Amino acid sequence: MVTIYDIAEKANVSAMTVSRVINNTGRISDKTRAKVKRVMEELGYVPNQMARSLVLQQTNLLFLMITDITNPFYTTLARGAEDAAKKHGFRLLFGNTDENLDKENDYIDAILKTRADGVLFAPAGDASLPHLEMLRRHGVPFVLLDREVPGIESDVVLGDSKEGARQLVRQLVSNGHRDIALINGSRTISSARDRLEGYREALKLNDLPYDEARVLETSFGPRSDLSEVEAWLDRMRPLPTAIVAGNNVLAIEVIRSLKAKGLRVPEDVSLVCFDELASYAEIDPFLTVISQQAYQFGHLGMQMLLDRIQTREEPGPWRKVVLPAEMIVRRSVQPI
Amino acid sequence: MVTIYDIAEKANVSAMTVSRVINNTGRISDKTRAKVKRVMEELGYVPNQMARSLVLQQTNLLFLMITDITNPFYTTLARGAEDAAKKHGFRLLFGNTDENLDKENDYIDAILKTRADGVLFAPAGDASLPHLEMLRRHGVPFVLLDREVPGIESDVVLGDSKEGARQLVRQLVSNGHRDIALINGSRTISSARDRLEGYREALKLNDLPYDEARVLETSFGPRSDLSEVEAWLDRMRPLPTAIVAGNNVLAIEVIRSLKAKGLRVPEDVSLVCFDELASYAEIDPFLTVISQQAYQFGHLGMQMLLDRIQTREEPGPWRKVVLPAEMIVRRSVQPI
DNA sequence: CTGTTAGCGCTTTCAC
DNA sequence: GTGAAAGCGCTAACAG
Repeated sequence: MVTIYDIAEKANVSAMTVSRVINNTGRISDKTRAKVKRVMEELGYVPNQMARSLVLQQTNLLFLMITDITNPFYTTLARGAEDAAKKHGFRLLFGNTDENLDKENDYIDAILKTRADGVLFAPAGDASLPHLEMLRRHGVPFVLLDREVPGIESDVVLGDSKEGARQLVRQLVSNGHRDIALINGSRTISSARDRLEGYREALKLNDLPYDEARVLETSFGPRSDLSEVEAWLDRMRPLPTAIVAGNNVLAIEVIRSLKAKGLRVPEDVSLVCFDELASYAEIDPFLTVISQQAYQFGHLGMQMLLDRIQTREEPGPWRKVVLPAEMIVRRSVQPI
Repeated sequence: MVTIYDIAEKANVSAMTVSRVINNTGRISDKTRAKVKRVMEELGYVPNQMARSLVLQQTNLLFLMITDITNPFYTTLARGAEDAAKKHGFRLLFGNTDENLDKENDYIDAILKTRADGVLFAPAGDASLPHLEMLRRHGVPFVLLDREVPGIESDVVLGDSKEGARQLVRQLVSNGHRDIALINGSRTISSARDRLEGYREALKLNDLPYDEARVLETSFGPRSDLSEVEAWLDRMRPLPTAIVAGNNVLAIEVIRSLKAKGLRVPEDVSLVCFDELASYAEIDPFLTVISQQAYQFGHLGMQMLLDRIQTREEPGPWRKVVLPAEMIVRRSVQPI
């Protein structure tokens, strides 16, 4: 491997001078600079990031933890985070937890060992608390994405889940629906809680009864087996006229489960959900959704994280950003 | 930061003993081991990966370069790669090039600086050659995914693109189609070339003429503006009765473009494509596809890479794996 | 079984 | 402008 010493020797200068040329620090005569640069070219020198990190005590490495790498919401978010990180010269490592605490734990371990400069963190749920405490204890800055975790304060970027749920229900009600079911993520996840609460509030406002049997609490992530969803649909007699899905994955699985029974959206059941399905959204059945600004989640969150890292010495107060919910009306709701 | 010296001091042993406990090397009495472990717990010690990497001359870091992070083919592939990497105790960094050579170049730079132990590489195209030569020159092992690059030999995992294209055309022909168009990625990409070739061969076998005007060569990646696709569709008079799409993204965009003109799949135009659309495939219009084993691409490719890394001293011959193409017939083809 | 020494590639500090 | 020395946290090699 080519090191600064190889360069130094060949250019008849000290290693220190080479280091200065690389980092553009200190005063160096144009002549030496040119000579050193030429030798670096010749030898194909590439700085060793590890060695730099070791002495600088910072890695230039950031970490993004998401819960479902196949979900367009998170991949779009990832793109936003990556763009922001790159603009500031940071590299970005991805971790995919599949909503699984054990995997999350493994990543926390890796992050600590790697000495990442900061973490952009979509936690698996409330039980992620010890992981966050671990980061805090080791002085690793983090920004929470999409989900809060009770018991720890931090910067966080959220969507307006409660208002989103209200809007979705309102949209259904204004189309004449009065029997509206909800399929949602686990209530150990703050966004799922907020969506449930928004749903209940909206029902109440419209004098509609809340019926536990019409709410299925399951995982936000994709499942290989749809039987849980199908069983839930079977249990409901009569079938609700409309369903709210807590995210895009659940919406897709409801469509598939209905289809397995020969039922269609929106002809037989209306369906609305949180999160876009990327370009697929424009294909049938053309879902009405609460569109969250996925790219902004990542981009803004990353900026907040970088801000935190750069002002480490004089930290400001925790910041909580709530991105507004925007409803996009398509044609998955049938007026009745 | 807690270092092995802090542990050593508090446990009344040398740093070397601590190192041995951490790495489970050498002979250590159970008593000292227990004592050291206890102190590590107490102090919340986490090994510094950078320092280890520096001395060991290996980072335990692998890199996966993909061209479209929002494409289910690549995210599924990523999951396969990650699973394999993790099983062997390697960490995995992702890079997303958006089919863009400049971004790819930036990543190559980062990889070299990071001293990644190896790269799993879906190249943007033939012009990625200098990037691969760069890796080769610096002794970084890599395995190519999904696309070959003329001018350099290496391990590679491919899909059987030519056969896949033949099958898709055959399927259309057997449903009575004789006017079959193709929308494809750039011919600077080996898989696009193979698909074009398979398409031409299949036409010939069925005594159908090849018409350049019925082939659109564009990017495999998503575009913000569909006008190019729409213009192509407009130019074709009469409209073909069926279209083969070179990948899932293109298929979606054809559907959207047709829809903008009030045309539907399969009623007005039949459509088949390469790659699954994840769960979306089961939603209308239920595409008939050549399903590539995305997970296997990543998983197998990663195993080959790890193999290469571990047998660095006595390298075997380059290996080329071609994963078979499997057609999944759904209902996006209308018999005529 | 355990410790000492040297060095991985780089930058900071201080000297000239 | 440039260089020498020390050290970031860790482990390989050797010594005892």
